[in-house]
Amino acid sequence: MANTRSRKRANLRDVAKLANVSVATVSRVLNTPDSVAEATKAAVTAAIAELRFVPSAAARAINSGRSRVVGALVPTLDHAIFARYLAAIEQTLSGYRLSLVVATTKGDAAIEAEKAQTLVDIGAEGLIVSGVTHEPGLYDLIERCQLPAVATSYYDPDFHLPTIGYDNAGAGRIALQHLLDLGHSRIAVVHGSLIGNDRTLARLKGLEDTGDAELSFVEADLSIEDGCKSAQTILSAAHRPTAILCLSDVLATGVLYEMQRQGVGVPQDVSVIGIDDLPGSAHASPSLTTVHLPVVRMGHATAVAISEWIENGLKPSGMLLATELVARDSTGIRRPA
Amino acid sequence: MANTRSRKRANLRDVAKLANVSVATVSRVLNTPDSVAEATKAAVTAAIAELRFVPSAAARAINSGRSRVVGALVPTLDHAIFARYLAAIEQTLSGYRLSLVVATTKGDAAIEAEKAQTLVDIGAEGLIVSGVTHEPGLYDLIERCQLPAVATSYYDPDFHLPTIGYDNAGAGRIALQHLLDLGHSRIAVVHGSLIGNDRTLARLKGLEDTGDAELSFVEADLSIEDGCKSAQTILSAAHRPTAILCLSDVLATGVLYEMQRQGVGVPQDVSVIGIDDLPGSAHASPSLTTVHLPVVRMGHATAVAISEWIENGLKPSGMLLATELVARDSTGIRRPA
DNA sequence: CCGCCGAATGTAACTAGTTACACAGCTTGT
DNA sequence: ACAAGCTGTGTAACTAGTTACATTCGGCGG
Repeated sequence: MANTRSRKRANLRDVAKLANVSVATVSRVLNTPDSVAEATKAAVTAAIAELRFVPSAAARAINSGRSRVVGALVPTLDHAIFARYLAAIEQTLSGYRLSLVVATTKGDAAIEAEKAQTLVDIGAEGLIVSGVTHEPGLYDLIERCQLPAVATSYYDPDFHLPTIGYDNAGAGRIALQHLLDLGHSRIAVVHGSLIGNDRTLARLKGLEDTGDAELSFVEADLSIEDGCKSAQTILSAAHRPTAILCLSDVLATGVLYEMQRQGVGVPQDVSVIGIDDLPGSAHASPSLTTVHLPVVRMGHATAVAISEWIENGLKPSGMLLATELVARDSTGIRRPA
Repeated sequence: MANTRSRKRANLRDVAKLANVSVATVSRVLNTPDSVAEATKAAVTAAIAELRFVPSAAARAINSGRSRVVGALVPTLDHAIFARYLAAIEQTLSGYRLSLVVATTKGDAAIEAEKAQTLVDIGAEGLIVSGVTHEPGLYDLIERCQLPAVATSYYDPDFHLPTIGYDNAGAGRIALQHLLDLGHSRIAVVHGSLIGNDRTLARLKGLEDTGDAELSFVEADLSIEDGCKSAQTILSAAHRPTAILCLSDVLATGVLYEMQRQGVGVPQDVSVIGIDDLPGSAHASPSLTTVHLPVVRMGHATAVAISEWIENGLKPSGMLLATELVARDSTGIRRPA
C-alpha cells in the first residue's frame, strides 16, 4: 500500500515536492492560475488532490493581515429582536465576504469585556456592540487594537464610538403620547431590568413628560411569562389603569395573553401598547399597537458601516434611524368611565 | 515629538528591540510570565505598552494549528427555534474557549455549501449543520479537510456524519396520536415548505399511520402570518376539520390567533396542536398543546460533541433526544358533533 | 546570428509568532 | 574547590503561506 503517512495535513512544500515544482508555482496555481502553464497546473492539481491539500487559513491570514471575521456582542440570542438584527448583519457582512462571530453577554458588561477579548484573540477585525454602557476594559481593548467598533441600538452622537441606532427616549415618548392622545391618564408601565440596560433606561426617560397622566411602574424579566405576571399584578391593583405601556413587545404579548385569559377586553377595558414591532405583533389578537424599531435596517446599516471601515478605512459617523408609531387594534380611546 | 511611526502595528521583534531582549523573552512574558525575571518582565511590559503591541491571532494560529473557531450553518436566525439552539451552542462552546461563527443558508443547500467553504477559509475547526440533506460539495469539503462535522435536528444513525437530534417522524406521530386519542378523525395538517427540508418531510412521514382519520394538508411559510392564512383556508373549507395539527409552533400560534379573531372556540370547536414547544407557547391563550423538542439540550450536546471531537479527537456517536407531548389547553376531546 | 522580450518558473526573503536547544552565571553539595 | 544543577536568556529553526526578484528558455526582430 502507498505510505499513508497522512498523519499530518499536507502543506504547500509537500505539494511542491510531489509535483516537482517550487512552492511559488503551487501558490500561483492557487491564486493566479492563468499565470501557470497548463501542464504544470495539471501536475500541481493532481498533487493537491493526491495529498488532499487544503491551504491553511492561518498562514493566509498572517500574510494578508486579514481574518475576514467580525465579532458581534449581544446580550442574548434568545430574543427575536437580537436574532433578527444579527440575521441582517450576517447577510450584509456576507456580501462583503466577511464572517460573523457571535458572542452573548447576558447583558453583563464584565462578560462582554471578556468575550470581546476572545474575539480579538481569534483575530476579529471589527466589533459590534449593543448599547453604550460598557466596561472600561472593553474600551481599552478597542483602543489598544485600534479596532473598528460600532455601538448599536442606541443613537448618541456624543458617544466616543460611532452609534447606529434609534432614539430610545423618543420611542418611549411616542408610545406615551399615543396613549395621552387617546385620553388615558392612568397608565401602567411594564419594563425590563434596568441594571446595565441603557436602552430600557432611555425609554423610561422618554416617559418623563407625562402631562397630567399618572404613571405606575412594574419591572419584569423580558419574557412572555413575566408579561403575564405583570398583567396580573396590574389587574389586581386597587386603582386599575386604563392603559398599559410595555417597553418591549415581548412583555406586551404576555400582557395581551393574560388579558384574554382574564376576560379583560382590549382595547375596550384597557389599552395595551408595546415597543419593538416584532414579526408576530401584527398578528396578535388583538393586533398590537407598538412603536416600530427598524432592527433589520439597523443590522444592515451596522454591517455596511463596519465593513466599509474595515475594508476602506472609512470611519462611519453615527446614524439615527427613525422609529414610528404603528397604531393597530390594542389601543383605543379611553372609555368615559 | 516622539517618532509616531505607528503607521503599522508593532510586532514581537519591535518589542524585543525596544526592551533590549530577545523575541523568545517577549514571547515568554506573554505565555509563561513566571519563567521571566521581574526586572525583565517589567521592561518588556513597558515596551509592550509603549508600542501598543497586540499579538497577532494569525501568527499564533499558524503555530498552534488552532483557530478556536467552529462554524454553524443554519437555515435562518429569524426563528426562535434556531436562535435558542445557537444560543445554547454558543454558551457551551464558550466553556471550551471556542468561538461560534454563524452562517445562514435560507434553507438552500447550494448557499450552504458555499458558506461552508467560507467557514473553512477563515479556518473553522469544526462544522455544525442542520438536517441531513446537503450538497455533495459540502461532503467533499468535510472529507477533504477532515473536518469534524455533526448534523443536528435530525437523528439518523445511518447517516455518514454523527447526528444529534430527535426523531422527527416520531414527533409527528406523537402529535397525531394525541389527536386520535381525543377522538378526532378529520384533521388538517399545516406544514412548512418541503423543498430541501428533511425535518418537515420526516414529520409528515410520521403522519402516515392515520388509523381511520382523514387528513388534509396545507403548506405555508414558517411565519405567524402564514399560520393565520392557513387557518382561514381551513375554516372556509366545506367539511371543517375538528383538529389542526401544525408541524411547527409558529404556525400554530398564527392559527390560534386567527381562531380567536374569528371567534372559533379552541379547543371547544377545534383542537390545535403544534410541534416545537417555543417559549411563548405555554403562555398563549389558550396555552398550546405541543410536542416538546429539546433544542437547548440539543445545542449543548452538539457543542460538547464537536468540542470533544476537536480537542480530543473523540468522534462522537449520534445521539437521539427524546421528544414528548406537552398536553395543554388547546386540545380537547372531539365534541360528539 | 545575436540580442531582446516575455512567459514560466525557481530562490529566498518576507509575514509574526513559538519553542528546542545552547549557554552563561550563580548557588549548592561533597 | 569543583561538579552538578538551576535560573534566565539568547539564537535560530521551526509553523505555512505569499511575493519580490532572479533566472531560464523560447521566439522573434534586426
